[in-house]
Amino acid sequence: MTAAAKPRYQQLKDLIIARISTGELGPRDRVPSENELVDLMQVSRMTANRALRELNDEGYVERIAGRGTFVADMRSRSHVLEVQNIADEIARRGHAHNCDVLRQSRQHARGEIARALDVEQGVDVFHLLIVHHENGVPIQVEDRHIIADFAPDCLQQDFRTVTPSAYLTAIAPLQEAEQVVRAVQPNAAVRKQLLMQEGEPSLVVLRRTWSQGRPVTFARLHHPGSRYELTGHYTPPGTPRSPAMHVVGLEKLDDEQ
Amino acid sequence: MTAAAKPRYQQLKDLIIARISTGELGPRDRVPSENELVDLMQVSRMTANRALRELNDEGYVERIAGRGTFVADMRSRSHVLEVQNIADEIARRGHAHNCDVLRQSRQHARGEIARALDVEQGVDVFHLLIVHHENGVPIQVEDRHIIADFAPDCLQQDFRTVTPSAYLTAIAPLQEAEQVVRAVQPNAAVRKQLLMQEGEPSLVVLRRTWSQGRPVTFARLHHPGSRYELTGHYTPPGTPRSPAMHVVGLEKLDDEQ
DNA sequence: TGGGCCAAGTTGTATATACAACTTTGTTGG
DNA sequence: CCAACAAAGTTGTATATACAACTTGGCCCA
Repeated sequence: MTAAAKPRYQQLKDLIIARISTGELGPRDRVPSENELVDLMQVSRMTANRALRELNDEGYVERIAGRGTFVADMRSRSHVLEVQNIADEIARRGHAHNCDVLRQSRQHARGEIARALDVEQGVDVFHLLIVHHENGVPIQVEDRHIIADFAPDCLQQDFRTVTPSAYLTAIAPLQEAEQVVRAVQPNAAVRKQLLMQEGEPSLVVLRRTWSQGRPVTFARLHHPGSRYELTGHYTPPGTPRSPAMHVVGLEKLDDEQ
Repeated sequence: MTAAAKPRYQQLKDLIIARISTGELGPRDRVPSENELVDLMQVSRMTANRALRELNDEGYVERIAGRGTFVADMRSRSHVLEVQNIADEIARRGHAHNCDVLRQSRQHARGEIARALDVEQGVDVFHLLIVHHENGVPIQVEDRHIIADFAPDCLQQDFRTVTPSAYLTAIAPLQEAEQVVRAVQPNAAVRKQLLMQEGEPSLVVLRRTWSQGRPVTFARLHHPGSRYELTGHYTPPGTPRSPAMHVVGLEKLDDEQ
């Protein structure tokens, strides 16, 4: 048995997760208290406490001081998508990444850029316009504005070797981020840069990033709908193991009946 | 000072997070060991251990037994999008949700449906086709297949009152999920159901959900690109507080120059 | 009858202690 | 000279104990 090697708090967690997964314990049902686990499972209270506390942190249960521990309501547990740095994503596929820097200039923030970055009109920002390629095929147009104060050496950077995303996380650790994903009709400029067909939709990611409590950068990432997709894989925290799982390949998205 | 009320392990965490946020501690730098924190901060080793362990769980630091604790490399920290149940999402906006059930039937899995659900051709599945409305406006076409064994009473359900997503999480707790988001040209049937204009793109979410180690359901969720977007908000774990933050409104996505 | 108080149970935190497993460094012995 | 061992430092786990804060229920007394 390999289970003997597992620490006791993990054994307790696995036991309770199993009782939740099989339905033996349903939402809002009471989970054994720390002292009950001490008696039932022959562990110290601190060990039982760690097991229940981590299950709470991971969203499996809810703990209320004075009342007890209860199975959490999973109905609102949301599904998650991860949006990676484009260069890392391409590298992870084993493909070659390169890019063209179309613009790298200092500007004054106006209109929606100023609003998105929460600064007054006219504040200095850097403007980057970069086309990213995967194996030579254009796959992303990155249209990014950066508060100038945060990145004084922005104009000296060579963004063909270090992506703006990597550059920014290096100089200003990410604290908070906000994203929006949309499907849109690209305009002529974007369509031309991405070599898109007439009528082909574009997948757009808008992203604002905060550092030290203030917005630092606002990016618009355009992708060709026929050559790019966002993928996400969700496993409950605490058991980030994922069995071998082949990605579903959908030749036909839509059913015609 | 409200800080005095904070537990000591949290004070330790805040201290170290602050040193990371300000750049005083950079990636791969060494963080004080548990025993050093015991001496410096006048806490017990268990308290220092809890602080560092939680920082490790939350991705701030990496701990190596025998070596020490080091600031984590945040470069690969991915941005996250959350995809919610459509009914909850509409309710959260304070709008009214209702839906039409166009199809609720038993079928035999074929082709890509059988592959997506990892079952053999001909296995019994339920097929649901539902149009969701927000304040009377169609916003999602849900095309879902469910392994029949997992939901024997599927045909008796009234999905106008309980969405399939809520129904499924009630009978089979979610263990794992896989998602893909694409921008596509909708076919005629979807475009008609969603009252979309000619040429308007569609945002499609494909989702497979596992329960008890096996795929349970495969859903294709079509949305009108002009009326729907996915939003995500990321804050580091452990500090899920988010300041008041207005959503960026983008009238014009694209710059023409 | 009703209000208040107290006891029991629960979670939350903090400490002291102990041992195991691992890594690095240095030393010692062949 | 080098291999093996020893020592020190680190994280990982487990226990026993203690006190604080909170909730619930019952009991007592006015």
